[in-house]
Amino acid sequence: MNFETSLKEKNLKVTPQRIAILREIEQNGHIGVDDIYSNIKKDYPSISLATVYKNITALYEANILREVKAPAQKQRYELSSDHHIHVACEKCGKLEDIRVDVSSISNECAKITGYTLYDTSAIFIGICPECASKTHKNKK
Amino acid sequence: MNFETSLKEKNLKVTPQRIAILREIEQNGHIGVDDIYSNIKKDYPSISLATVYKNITALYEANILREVKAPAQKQRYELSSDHHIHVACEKCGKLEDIRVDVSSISNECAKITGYTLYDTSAIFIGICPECASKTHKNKK
DNA sequence: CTGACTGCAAACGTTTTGCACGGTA
DNA sequence: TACCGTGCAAAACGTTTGCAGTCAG
Repeated sequence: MNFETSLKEKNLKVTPQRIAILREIEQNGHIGVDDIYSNIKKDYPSISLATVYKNITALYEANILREVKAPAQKQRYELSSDHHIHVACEKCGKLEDIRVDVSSISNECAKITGYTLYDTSAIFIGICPECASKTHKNKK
Repeated sequence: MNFETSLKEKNLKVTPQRIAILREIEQNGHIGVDDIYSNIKKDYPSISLATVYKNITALYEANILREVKAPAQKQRYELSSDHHIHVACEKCGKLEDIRVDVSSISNECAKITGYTLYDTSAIFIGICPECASKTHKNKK
């Protein structure tokens, strides 16, 4: 995928910082602002946190990024081109992508509510297999 | 539903502030902290914002409340006894409850990932009928 | 009576803003 | 060259914390 093209399409200038941010998000999937910042800082020591924030806002408004809000976790971001839903482990905080079709439910909701729905933020919360095997639940 | 009972079950003391918070959330459904605070302040001018925060945290940890995180909106809370998913209007920020069955997808995700899933945070994003009729969309 | 809860104020971390400089188109 | 984007520092914001006093059990 070509970031430069999508930036230009939205009349956003192509700067090394933006490319770095997008590449970071592309590689890590759902990632928080501070992680983006500290990861990029390795290659780009001069980048400022304010720039990361400003760009994330800009990219979000340009619909290049989307927010991922999981309960009990701070905000993360992912490429909006990458459609999927999530499962979150409540124990370890891990977040995983799953590609399942939610259009049937989406259509049902649209029918019920009259809304025009074009996006989905779905997160299933539970315990991942690793945490489940570690936690030997004795209580009923 | 009796709030006192559920509080006592979790070894939380029954205080007028907690009852007020719970009643507020019960009435308004998904509501943000400041709205809870300012609404309660009408009847309880002495309540402090810190108390609201502390109680929301306590109630959340006691599983009496759940978080609702919609993209581009601040955190809200609702009673966790009240299971449903949401549709959000991106134009006016309205959030509505819908009661549809997501267990098929949940089960599918559980099968794929191996997770034990016990909760769902699903929000469909779109445009509500009112905003749609205001915005005369010419584009297909 | 005792520990839990409240309210206040101060502290904290995160996000936003203003401004001068620098880089893209 | 014109303007958008960057980086810095300060400000704003939401949330958390410490503490002394109060109240529920």
